[in-house]
Amino acid sequence: MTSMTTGSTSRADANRRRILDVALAELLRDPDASMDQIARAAGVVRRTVYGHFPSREALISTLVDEAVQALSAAHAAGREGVGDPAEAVARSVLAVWEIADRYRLLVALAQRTVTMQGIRERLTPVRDESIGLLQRGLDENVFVSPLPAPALAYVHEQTLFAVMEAVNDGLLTAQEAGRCAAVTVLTTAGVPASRATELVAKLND
Amino acid sequence: MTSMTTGSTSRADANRRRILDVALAELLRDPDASMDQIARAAGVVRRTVYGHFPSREALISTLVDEAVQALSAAHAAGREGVGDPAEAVARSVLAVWEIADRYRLLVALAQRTVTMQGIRERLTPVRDESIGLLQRGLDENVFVSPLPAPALAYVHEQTLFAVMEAVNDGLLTAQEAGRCAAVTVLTTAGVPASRATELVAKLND
DNA sequence: ACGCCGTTGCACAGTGCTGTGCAAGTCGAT
DNA sequence: ATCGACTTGCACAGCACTGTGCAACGGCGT
Repeated sequence: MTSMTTGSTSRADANRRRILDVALAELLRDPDASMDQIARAAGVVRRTVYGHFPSREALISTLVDEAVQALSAAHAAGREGVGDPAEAVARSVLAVWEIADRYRLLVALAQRTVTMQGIRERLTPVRDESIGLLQRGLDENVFVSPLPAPALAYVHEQTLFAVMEAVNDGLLTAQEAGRCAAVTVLTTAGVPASRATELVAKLND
Repeated sequence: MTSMTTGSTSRADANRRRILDVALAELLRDPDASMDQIARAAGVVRRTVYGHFPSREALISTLVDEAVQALSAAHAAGREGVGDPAEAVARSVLAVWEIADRYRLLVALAQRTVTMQGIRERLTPVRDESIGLLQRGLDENVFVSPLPAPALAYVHEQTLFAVMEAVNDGLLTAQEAGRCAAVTVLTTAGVPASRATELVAKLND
């Protein structure tokens, strides 16, 4: 019975976990990373990875599932019972920022391989909620933009990606990046810069 | 002597041109497109492509050179002798929009393969001018952003990409897309939505 | 000490791509 | 009609990667 508690999981199961973590980092660097690259990065032989995941696609699929779930949770947590669309957007951005790497993986993988476009499908629920939020803001004139809500969602998505890249290049510290991203997203949606700054500052104390 | 005028060029040289054009479109769809895919799309056998370009990398390099040159020209043409940073940015965006496909190829290729990161180097001159322009706008308080100028440049870049995607998905007509992109970029830089709309409308009559 | 389970190392078939060589074809120009 | 160039079709070697099979090895619990 002891075999099922800590013993059996610590040896192999933790190994599986590490493979997943390393695979995330490696695929982030190069979405076409081979199984061998991933295995070596995890301090393991290629054959071992196939011991945990039947195929490359299965590994990635597991990773995608985890990422979608995390993103969905973060995105939803941001806007629970919040009336003001601007505040809801700001909260969502700050929440999503916490799991930036997972989010980034999805973006990196989704804009590739035709087989992997199932990612877009799995993301549509959360994307739809995002669009709805933006639409509400546009209707209430809290947001102003020549773009329709779905297009504005694309811009927001890419904006986050751009700010992440800026952090990567040392133009920004990870600390301030979240706030900056939130302010920039709001500004892009037509919220006056002063009000955006003020709102985000209030949320982040 | 007639052999050097229209005769010799029209047969093979125009073929080379077509290969380049098709390769642009094909690599846009899939940055990892094989030589065979490109060749077939150009109505030609793979071997023929190797008759014009010694290697895959040489083909892409040629394509990148053309794209960089076109982008650089468009970007420079936008802001010749313009004092107001906002107007200069608006003009640049509208100008770059005309060669959106080439620009897009660069972005698609640059965020891949380590070998191809030479693209970023080749783009630094134009990027630097862009950053300088944004910096000037921030200094004169025409632009407002929590982001430093280089990071803001990233956001602008990605914003264009997002709007292109929106056009791709039929959310926007190609007609209005240029104006929308310009307005959105200005808005992201902290220019009030009303002023941005007005300014772009003035430029686009 | 024994057995189990995960791990390792190796070997293998299959696939898809690159780059090259060569013989035969095609089309325009002279 | 013939020359020259571009093109085609095919064949080939090389490489990198995916999955799979199998024998041997390792530790950890019993």
